[in-house]
Amino acid sequence: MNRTTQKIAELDRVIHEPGRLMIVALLSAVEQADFLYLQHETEMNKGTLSSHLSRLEEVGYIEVVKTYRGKIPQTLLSLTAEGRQAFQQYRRRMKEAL
Amino acid sequence: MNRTTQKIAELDRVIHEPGRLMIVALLSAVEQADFLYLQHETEMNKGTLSSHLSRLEEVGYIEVVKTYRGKIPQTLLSLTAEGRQAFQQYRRRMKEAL
DNA sequence: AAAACCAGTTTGCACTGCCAACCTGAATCT
DNA sequence: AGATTCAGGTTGGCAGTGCAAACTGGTTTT
Repeated sequence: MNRTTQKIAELDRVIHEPGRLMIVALLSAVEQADFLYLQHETEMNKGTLSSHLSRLEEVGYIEVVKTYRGKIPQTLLSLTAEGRQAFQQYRRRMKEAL
Repeated sequence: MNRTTQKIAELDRVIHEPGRLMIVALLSAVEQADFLYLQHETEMNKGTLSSHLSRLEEVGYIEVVKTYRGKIPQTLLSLTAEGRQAFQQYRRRMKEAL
């Protein structure tokens, strides 16, 4: 297994998935974002977005805070330190591979 | 949808799949390779490798030639012009996205 | 008060990927 | 001749993803 192949094999599959890669890339740039903003930016439907967010939370890459903007519910998402680190490692490996 | 997100959404899913990304990256560097070489380099099992190769052939990204090395069968794989172009586009987009 | 609305979640279904096991066709070993 | 080996393909079971539709809990509209 050569260097490139090795790097590809080591890519974090949770982040590699395009839907989640978009989410993580967006969150890496903004400190915090809400569900609707992510939905608008990624153009994913609610269901798909919701399940990707659950997965990212499950592995500890994002923090999910359910709150209210006035009286309507708002879900705030942010990368955890672990998520930020995982994304940076992903970027590094992918760049090295390509 | 911002630039990064847009680029990620446009990534070619056939190539994005890590197993196939390894195959395409390997083939992009060697003109031609055989099945066993790819299996050794990628550490995939025969079944998985075989099905990824079928998929790549199906979309026209690789050419598959079944021949013989002495008396034992040998399957030779090579990127088509289209496959090479698709890989370059994939690399470009991924680099721009990250 | 009933109907429509909004933010999200859950569910059901189709499709894809992964792995192990089995299958094929030809060669080699005993 | 029968059993083993080898290259590679096919199959079956299981997990992950995408989408649409139904659902939940609360709010606004009529």
